Amino acid sequence: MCNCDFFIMGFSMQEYQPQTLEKAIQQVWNENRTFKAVEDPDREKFYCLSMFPYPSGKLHMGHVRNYTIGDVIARFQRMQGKNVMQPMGWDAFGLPAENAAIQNKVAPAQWTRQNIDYMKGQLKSLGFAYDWDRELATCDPDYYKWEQWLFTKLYEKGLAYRKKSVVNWDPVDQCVLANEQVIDGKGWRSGAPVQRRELEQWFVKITDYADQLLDDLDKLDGWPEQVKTMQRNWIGRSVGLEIDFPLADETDRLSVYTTRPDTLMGVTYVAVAPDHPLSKRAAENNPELAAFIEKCAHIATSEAVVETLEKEGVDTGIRVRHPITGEQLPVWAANFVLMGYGTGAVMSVPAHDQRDWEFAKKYGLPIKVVIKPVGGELPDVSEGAYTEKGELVNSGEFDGIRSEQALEVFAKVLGEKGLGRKQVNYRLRDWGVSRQRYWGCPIPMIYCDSCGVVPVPEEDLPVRLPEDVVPDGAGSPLAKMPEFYETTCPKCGGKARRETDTFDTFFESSWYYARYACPDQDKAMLDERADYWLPVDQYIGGIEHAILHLLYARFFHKLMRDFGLVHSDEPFANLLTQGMVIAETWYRQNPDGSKTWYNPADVEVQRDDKGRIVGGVLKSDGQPVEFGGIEKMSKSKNNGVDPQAMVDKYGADTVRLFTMFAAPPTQSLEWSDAGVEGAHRFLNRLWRLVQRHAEEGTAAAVDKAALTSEQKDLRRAAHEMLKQATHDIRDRLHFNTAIAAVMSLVNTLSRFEPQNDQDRAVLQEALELAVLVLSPITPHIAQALWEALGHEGLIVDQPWPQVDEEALKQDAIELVVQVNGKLRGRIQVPVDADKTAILAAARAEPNVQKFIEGKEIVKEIVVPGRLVNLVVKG
RNA sequence: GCCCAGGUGGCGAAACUGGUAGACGCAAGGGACUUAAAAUCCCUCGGACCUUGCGGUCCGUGCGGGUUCGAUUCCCGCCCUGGGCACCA
Repeated sequence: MCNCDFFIMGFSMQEYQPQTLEKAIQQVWNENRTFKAVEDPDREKFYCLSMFPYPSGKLHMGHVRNYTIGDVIARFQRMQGKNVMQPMGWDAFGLPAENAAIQNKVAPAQWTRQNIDYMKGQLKSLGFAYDWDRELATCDPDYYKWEQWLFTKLYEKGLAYRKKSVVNWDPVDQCVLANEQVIDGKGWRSGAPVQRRELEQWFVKITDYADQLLDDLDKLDGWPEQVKTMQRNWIGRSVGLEIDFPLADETDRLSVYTTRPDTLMGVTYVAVAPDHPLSKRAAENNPELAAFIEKCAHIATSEAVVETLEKEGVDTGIRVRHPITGEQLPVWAANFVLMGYGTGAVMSVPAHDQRDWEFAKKYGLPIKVVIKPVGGELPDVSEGAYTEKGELVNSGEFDGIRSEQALEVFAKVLGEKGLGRKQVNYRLRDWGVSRQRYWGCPIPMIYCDSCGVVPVPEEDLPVRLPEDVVPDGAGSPLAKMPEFYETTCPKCGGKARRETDTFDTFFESSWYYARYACPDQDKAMLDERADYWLPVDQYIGGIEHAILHLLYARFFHKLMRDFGLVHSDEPFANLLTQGMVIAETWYRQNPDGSKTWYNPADVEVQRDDKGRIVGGVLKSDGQPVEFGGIEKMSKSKNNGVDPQAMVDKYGADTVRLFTMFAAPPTQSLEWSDAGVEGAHRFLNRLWRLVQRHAEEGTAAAVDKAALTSEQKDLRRAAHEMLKQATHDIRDRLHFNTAIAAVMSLVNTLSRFEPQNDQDRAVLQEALELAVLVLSPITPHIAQALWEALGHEGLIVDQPWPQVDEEALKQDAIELVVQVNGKLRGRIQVPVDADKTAILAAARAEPNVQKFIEGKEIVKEIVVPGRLVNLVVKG
C-alpha cells in the first residue's frame, strides 16, 4: 500500500513534535487520496456532513468544534467498515462580503475567494478527513445555475409567485436593511429611523408542504426531540374557526381566525393591523389614527421587536356586528396585529386572553367572562385573564357547552348564516426569497412589457452575477447596471428587463448536501450518485439552525423529490446540534459609558486561594480590567480564541482532543487555555508511555490461558475502557466520556511495570486499544504510535477493535448496602451469589448492623450487581 | 412577548433505564527530583463535625413542594442563564 513507515524512523525515540508529525502524516493522506469517496453499491455507505462555513475570513472555534465532531464520527464509521463520504464546501454568498467591500473597497468575489483559500488551508492543517474532490462554493455559476433552473420549474408549477411584502427601509442609504442591521429602530450605518416599505417580492409556497413538513418529523427518529418540537411549533398547524364580522354599514365584512371559538361570545372589540385597508381608509378623516399609523410605519419588521412593544392602539371609529348577537363592536387599530399574518385582524376576548386583557384595561374596553371551570364558579378576571378551557357561561343558548365542543357548534351555527367556517391554519408563512442585494444568486426572471413575467429559459442559464463590482452600500448595484438588467424577452424578442434581486442565501444552503454527491455533473442538478449517498447519515451543525436552515433544506428536498431528482422524503437521517463555544470576557468602562473589550489572551487573570476569578490586569499595561462573564465567542465582545494560534502552538491533535473532551457535543463548550495544556500533557504522557514500551521491542500476543490476577485486572481495565468508549462514541456521541475512559486506562498503564513477556504482551494489547480508540479523535499521533507499536500501514484502515467478553469476567463484585436509602456499608460477594446470601452478607456488615439493630426490617430490596436496600421501622 | 434548551465542587464536567453524587480533566495546596527553574512524578482536594487511627455522622445537584424503599434523574410551581423568532449565517 503506502510506504508509511518512513517517517516513524525519524520520529521514534524522540519527543512528541506535533507540528512536523502532523504535516508528514497529512501529506501521506494527501498522496494516497486516503479520504476519496467512491460509490460502491456493495458496501454500506455512510454520508457524514458538517454544515459548511460562511467564508468570513478565518476559522473560529465554533467551526473547529463542528468539524472535529464530524471528523470523529466519519473516522469512527470508516473503522466500522462503512464506505464513508465526508465533503466540505463554502456557503459563499452573503451580507458580510458586501460589508467588507464597503469597508475595504474590495469586490465581494475577490474577498470571498481569498477567504476560501485561507480557510481551506486551515481546515487541512486540522487534519479533517475530507474528500476535497467534492468541494463546492455556492458563488460558483456551475453551482447556482441549478437552483436558478429549479426556481424556473417552481414558477412553471405555480410554486413560486410574486406578492407585496414589508421590508425595513433605510431612507438615507436608500437600501433595505436586514433585521440585524436595525438597532433600536434605526439603520446601523445612517442612524436614521427605519421605514416600513412594501416591495413586490418573490415567494416560494412552503405552506403547500406544511402538512408534509409536519408529519414527516415523526419519521426523523435520529433527530433531537427538541428540534422537532421547535419545528412543529414553528409550522404551528391549528384547526380553528374563520369568523366574519359584518361591518355595521353592511359594506363589507372583516374576517378573523381564532383557535378559541369557545370564547366567541366574549368578544368585546376587534383589532386590525395599523396598515389594514380598513384602518387606512378610516384614517383619511381621523388625524389621531393617521398619526398612529405613521408612528407604526417606523417599527422594525422583526417579530421579536413587534412582540415586545408596549401594546398601543387607536379606535378607528368603524363598527362591526357580532356574527351571533348582532351587537355593535368597535374596531381598533393595534400595533401588535401584523398585516402579513393571517387576515391582519383578530377578535379580542379580554376575559380569556392576557394580551387582550391588558389592552382592554389600558383603553377601558369591556371585559366579558364567558368561560368558567367545568362545574365551577365564575373566574375572577380582575387581576388577569382566565385562559384555561372549561364550559361556556353568559353565552345565552350556548351555556354549558364545553370548550372542546365549541368549534363544531359555532362552525354549524355560523355556517348556516354564511359568517364562519372551520379552517386549518398555519403559523408558517410562505418563504420570501427576494433580497435587494448584490452578492447573491440572481433570480432568473425577466419582465417584458408585452409578455409579463418570463422565466429565463434553461439554455440561457446560468444568469451570471457580474463579479467585478464593489458595492457602496447605497441601494442594489445590479439595479444600477444596465449591462446586467437590459435584456430581450425570451418569448417575443422585444426589449425587457431582468430581475435585479438575488436569492436569500438560505436558497443555496438548502440543497448543497445533495450536490456533494455529484458536484461535477454539468448536465443536470443531480444524478444517480445522489441516490447512492442520500440521505445524509449524520448531519452536524449549530443549534441556531434548528428552525430556518433545517426547515428550508427539508422543504427543498421534498421539492427535488417531486421533480424526480431525489427519491427519499427527508435529507438528514440523523442530526446532531452542537452547542456554542464560549469564553471569558474582559472590559474597561470608557468615560462615555461605552465599553472596550479585551481579548482573554491579553489578560492576566487574578484568582483567590480557592481559584475563583477575582479580577484581571491587561498584560500590556498592568492596569486592571473588569470580568464580564463567560459568553459566546464573538467579535463584539472580543473574546474569540484564534484556532490557528492554538494549532501552531500545540498541534491539531491537542486542539481536537480538548474540544472533544471539555464537554459533550450538544452542550456549550467553555474555552480554557489551561484545559488545552492539560490535553497536550495527556498526549505527551501517552507518547512517552508507548515509546518506553516500544524501546524494548514489540511484544508477542497475549496467552489468555496463563494470566495472573494482576494481568487479568489489566486486561479487564483495557476491555472495559473499550466497551465504554465504543458505547459512548457509537450510541451516544459523547466523546468526552470516551476520552475520560482512555485517560483512566492510561493512568493505570503508567503505574504498571512489566516484569516478563506476558506482562509486556498485556501492556501492548492495552496500548493498542488506547491508540485505536483515540485514533478518530487524534488521528496524527495515533498513526505515529500505531507504527511505534510495530504496525505498518494506516491506522485509519484498521477495523474498530472487538471487546473480549472473556476479559470482562470477574469472580467477586462489590455491592453497596443502604438502610432506608442511606449508604451504610459495602460488601464483597461472589458474582453468582443468590439473593439469600447477599442479604445475609448485607445484614452482617458491621456498620449496617448499627442501623438495623433492634429494628424491624419491613422490606429488603436487592438490585442485582448494584445494591441492597434494607427498609427498617422503629 | 412567544417557542426550545440548560442550571451539579473553586472551574469544565461524570452519574447511560429511578439505585454508591462528583469518574476524567483544570485550578489550588503539599512533597520528590534539580545548584536553580521548567518539565516530570507522588499525595490532598464539596462543606461541617466526630475519631489516635481505621473509619464514621450530618448537610449538599438553582429555589419551593410532591411521588418513591430510594430522586441530579419523574411530576407541579417559581427564579436565573442561553438559543431562535422568518433579511446574520
